[in-house]
Amino acid sequence: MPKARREVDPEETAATSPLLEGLVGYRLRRAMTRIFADFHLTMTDLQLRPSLFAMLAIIRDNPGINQTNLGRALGIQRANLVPLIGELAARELIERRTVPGDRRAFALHLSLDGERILGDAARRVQDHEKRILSAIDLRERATLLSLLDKLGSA
Amino acid sequence: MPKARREVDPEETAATSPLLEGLVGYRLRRAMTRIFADFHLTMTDLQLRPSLFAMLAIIRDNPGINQTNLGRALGIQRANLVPLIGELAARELIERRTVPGDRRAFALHLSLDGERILGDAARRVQDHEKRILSAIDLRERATLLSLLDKLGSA
DNA sequence: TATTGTTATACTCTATAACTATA
DNA sequence: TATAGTTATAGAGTATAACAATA
Repeated sequence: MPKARREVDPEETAATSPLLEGLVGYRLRRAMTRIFADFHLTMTDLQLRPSLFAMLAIIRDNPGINQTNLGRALGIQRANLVPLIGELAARELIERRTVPGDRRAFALHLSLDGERILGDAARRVQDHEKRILSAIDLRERATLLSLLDKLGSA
Repeated sequence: MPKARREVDPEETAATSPLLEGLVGYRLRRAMTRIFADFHLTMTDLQLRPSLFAMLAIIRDNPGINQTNLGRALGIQRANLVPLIGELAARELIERRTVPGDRRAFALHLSLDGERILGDAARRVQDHEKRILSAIDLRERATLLSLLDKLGSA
């Protein structure tokens, strides 16, 4: 039988602020911090940060996309995408193919390794989502997604 | 009368990925990006980033708190808090008072300027929240907050 | 021994301006 | 002129290790 312990310890209870706790933005940020921490643990083996994972997903589902449109899809600026693309290419998860009609652009494609890694990552992400959504049922999940899409859409 | 324009342009329609769009984490991150962009515009005048605003709020509502507990409340590590505290102190928005019983710690308090700035910021943040929540009614807002708190709480 | 604040360091993400080579 | 990719740079957030002063 575990020793009874105080539920509230004045030193352990984290300080709060009514002002902050009333803000959707603040509560959203805290939820995201928890989720990203779990995502990070989930992907440590594969060495895939959120942006790298998202890039692979967009490229797989839009084969031949160029860097400008990939950045546009993810809200990452062209300039900031360059080292990320370089990282994925150096790991041979993607290929930069030349475009016949336009010698400025690259057509991005997953390599076979990229397909495999993304498949593995997708399975892990499903587990991760199941974990973070374990306190929520399917109908609530749908409600949450719909509310999230409405946020900041004015 | 404005010239008719295409609703959908194959070059302008951002690429998507069914895999990504199905993930709560991804949709959450996108919502947060929109919200923080508006927050940033809201606070540009006051030169208050989200962390600085949150620090002022916690200090106001927990006068005398020390840096370790402030960091704990916000999920910011002691080491990373140091320059932020320094910034607020340099702007004379907070005071670091010595603690009678403990010569290692500082008791943090808002200055009069800090109180004023935080009051101004709080009003702006309420407007900001009204803006980002404009597509959502009060009952939905409550639902959203409750769902957010359940996320990652397994 | 443990804790508070601190320094130093490194990595990631983000924002901006400017360049090159093509179109 | 405009666009695709690139380079360079700076700001901001985050993580870790180690230190001095104090408890």
